[in-house]
Amino acid sequence: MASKKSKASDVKETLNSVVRPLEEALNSTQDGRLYNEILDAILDYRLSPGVKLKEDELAGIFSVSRTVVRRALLRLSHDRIVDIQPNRGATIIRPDVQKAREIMSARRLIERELVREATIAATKESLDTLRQCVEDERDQVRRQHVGSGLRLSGDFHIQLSRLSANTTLQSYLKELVPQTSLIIAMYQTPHHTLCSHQEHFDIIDIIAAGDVDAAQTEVDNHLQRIEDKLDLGNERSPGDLYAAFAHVKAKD
Amino acid sequence: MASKKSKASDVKETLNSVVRPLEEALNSTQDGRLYNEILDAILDYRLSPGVKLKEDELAGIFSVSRTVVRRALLRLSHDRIVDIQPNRGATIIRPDVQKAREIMSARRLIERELVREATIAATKESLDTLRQCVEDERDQVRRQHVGSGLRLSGDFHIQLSRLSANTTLQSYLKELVPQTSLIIAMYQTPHHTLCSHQEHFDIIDIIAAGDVDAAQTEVDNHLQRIEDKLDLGNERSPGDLYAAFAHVKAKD
DNA sequence: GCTGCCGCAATTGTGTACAATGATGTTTCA
DNA sequence: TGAAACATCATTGTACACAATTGCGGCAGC
Repeated sequence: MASKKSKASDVKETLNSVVRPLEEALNSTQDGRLYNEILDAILDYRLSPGVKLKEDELAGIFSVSRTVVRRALLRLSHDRIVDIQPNRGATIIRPDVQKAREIMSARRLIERELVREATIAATKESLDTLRQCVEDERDQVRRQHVGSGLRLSGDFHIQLSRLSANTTLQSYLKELVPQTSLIIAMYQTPHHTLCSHQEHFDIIDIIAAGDVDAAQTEVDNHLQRIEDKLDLGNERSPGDLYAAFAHVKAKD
Repeated sequence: MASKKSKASDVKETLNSVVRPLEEALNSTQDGRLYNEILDAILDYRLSPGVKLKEDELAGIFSVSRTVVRRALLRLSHDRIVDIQPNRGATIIRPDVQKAREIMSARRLIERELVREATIAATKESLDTLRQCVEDERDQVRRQHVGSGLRLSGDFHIQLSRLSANTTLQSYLKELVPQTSLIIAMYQTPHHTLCSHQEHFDIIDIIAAGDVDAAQTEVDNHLQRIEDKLDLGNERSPGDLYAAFAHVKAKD
């Protein structure tokens, strides 16, 4: 690489070679920021199911053009996180009970396989990194950043999946995690000690022991416990208009 | 529904009326056409792995603006069917051997679950529709529309998945099917009797019998046989963009 | 009082111009 | 001759303007 270039060029090259791979495969264009920003907001419960995402508003808030907003929303819609209806805009999805079960079930299916491959591929170093991740998450919560804690909790599952080399299933999980956040937002119960950190540590230990079946079972149970804590029992009766549209503010 | 139409048209209408509502809940805007057109081209082997998809060229071929092309490409990139690199454009992915195995493996995982749910939910009517689909596919091939035959072959797996109500896994399969087409395009061997129609009929029969385990095994083996017929060692060279869309009237 | 129709406002869809970036070919100097 | 710096071109990224569509409120008719 040429070393006689101006400082500016040098910095630029450094940025390109360092930032790019990190910022990475997705899209390091401007809409990536907005995409992640919205995703984070969902993982942190700052954005709730059913919220309408108007293009102009987002463009104003983030000081970008509608073009950029549009791309971000399109990506989110493909992740099944927002629902875009032609000429009617984008809203954050409100998974019904059936859909919620379906998503949790898909998560178990996919995470089971990912944890299988992860257990086989795990090394001491990668597991230590993972432990660090859970510790960070626990500390965040103790500092009462509850929202961030949950986001990091989702991060654990993503990081865990990274132990495997299966980017296909990883990408599916990356869609399912925010969807899970929305489900939790909709159906959480008063006692919502959601992703237990202890359980995460347990999972890591079992993976470290190399027992594939036990690891799969543990993750499966872990996800099942999360689902069980939700209030998915009382489905709304099909004919009940008021229950079905409870989210609509009733007129005075 | 009009009853004077030919049998072939009837089947097509059935397909449309069943497929469309789900398919285009997504986006019935103009880019949907382009998206499907490119997808079809891939399923029909008119577009090969590695082809560069330039925005201006596509805009010219389909007589739309770059805006529309852009949206279609963005959607395709999210499906992991094209790879968009900032400022360097979109190319159709060329899955390496590892990735190919990964995709086929993911397909087995997901189709196993889908066929489980499908077997439970199947009715005589839905299975008859499915049989019709395979017959249609077989007829297409006999009329030497080899390409279309393969596309319909992919359709079978999609239609089969629709017997289940699991739209989440369905959407993943809808990404995996075109990816499989690209894999086949890259690694097919001279004797490429790919998706055997007889095997499809067999699968339907087993589902009709209601034997969940047998159905799962059958589908798994079916997919494994497809993978086994591939030569995951030799790669092919990219094809030509204009040849792929020769049927589209180019504007002067 | 309820229903359907019509016009206006709000919002999204599309096309196009221009800026920014990366690729390519050419020139110059050792 | 070779390689590096530069200029040029091709291609994509972004912004904005305008068209198309939808939803809403008021009004007339039953």
